[in-house]
Amino acid sequence: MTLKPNTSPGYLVNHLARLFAGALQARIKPMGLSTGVFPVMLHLWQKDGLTQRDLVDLVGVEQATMANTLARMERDDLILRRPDPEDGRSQRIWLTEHGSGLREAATSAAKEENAAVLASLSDADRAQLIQLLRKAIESGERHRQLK
Amino acid sequence: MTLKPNTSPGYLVNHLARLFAGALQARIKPMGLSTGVFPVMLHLWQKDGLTQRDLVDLVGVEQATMANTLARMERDDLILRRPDPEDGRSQRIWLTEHGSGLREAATSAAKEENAAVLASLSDADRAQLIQLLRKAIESGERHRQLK
DNA sequence: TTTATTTTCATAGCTTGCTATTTTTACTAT
DNA sequence: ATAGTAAAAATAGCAAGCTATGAAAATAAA
Repeated sequence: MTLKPNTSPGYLVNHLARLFAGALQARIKPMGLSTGVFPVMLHLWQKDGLTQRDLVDLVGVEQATMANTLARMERDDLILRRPDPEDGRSQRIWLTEHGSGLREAATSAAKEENAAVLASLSDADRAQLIQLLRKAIESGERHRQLK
Repeated sequence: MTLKPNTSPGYLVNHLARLFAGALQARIKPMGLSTGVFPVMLHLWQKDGLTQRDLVDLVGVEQATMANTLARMERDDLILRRPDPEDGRSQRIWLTEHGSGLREAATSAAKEENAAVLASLSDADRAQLIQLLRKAIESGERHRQLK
């Protein structure tokens, strides 16, 4: 059997991810946020003063990716990095006033946009999709670990 | 209600897409292929001599993305671009011997890897996931169109 | 205590995606 | 025939991901 792009889960997931990213970007760019930054902000809005290491574990990207993302965030006045008094290697990440203030607008925009992308799915389908994505991630993560 | 990363479909899809990409990359890199190149090769293995425009429509990335991807593919001896005799603006994309020869190994590696990522899902779940991803893409595509 | 290892972060260099702009050619209308 | 528009591709510049490598600080072992 031939490998058809539109039946390959990898291909489909990539396509959908770009749709979500595009939709989110359109909504949050006007407020100075972007897709890579967004998940970091979500965690910092819940609790800041975390180390870069903490954020790497929470967000699930590579350490180098996070370092670059944080550098851009600092440049754009979303966060500031202050040395950890306990550990000379670490820096603690704090939201700026400005970054902190974006919470309401940004999260509701994201919720709206997420909903809009999946608008023509039934509630049941949407719930099922989320469930299956979680299972798939768990499966893929397991596979990744023991490679 | 707060927006939790691990219940947000956008977040989950992005995470899963990175898992698929990482797994695929690991398998096809030794043969000189990469994730961005792969979908283009899939279409060219079916039929080459297409224009860049054709590939943009088939693969679903932006024209500029495709132009860059094709430039890398030419550099890496996967394809060559020859002027269209009919239309002075277009170039036709042809597989090289080398690119053409990778078909078997690459497609079976991709199929295996796709399967491995979703290994711990039941057959039913896997089928359902693909079905829902298709629906979601259709929904997202519709939303994108009329923005 | 000194040496070796581990941990944290930064940096270099690449790919893959995007938007916006430019260049060239073809098509359409006047 | 000439001007204006549309279409194909290239290029510039950025974001966000990756691997690999390096530097500094902390911890463990000798």
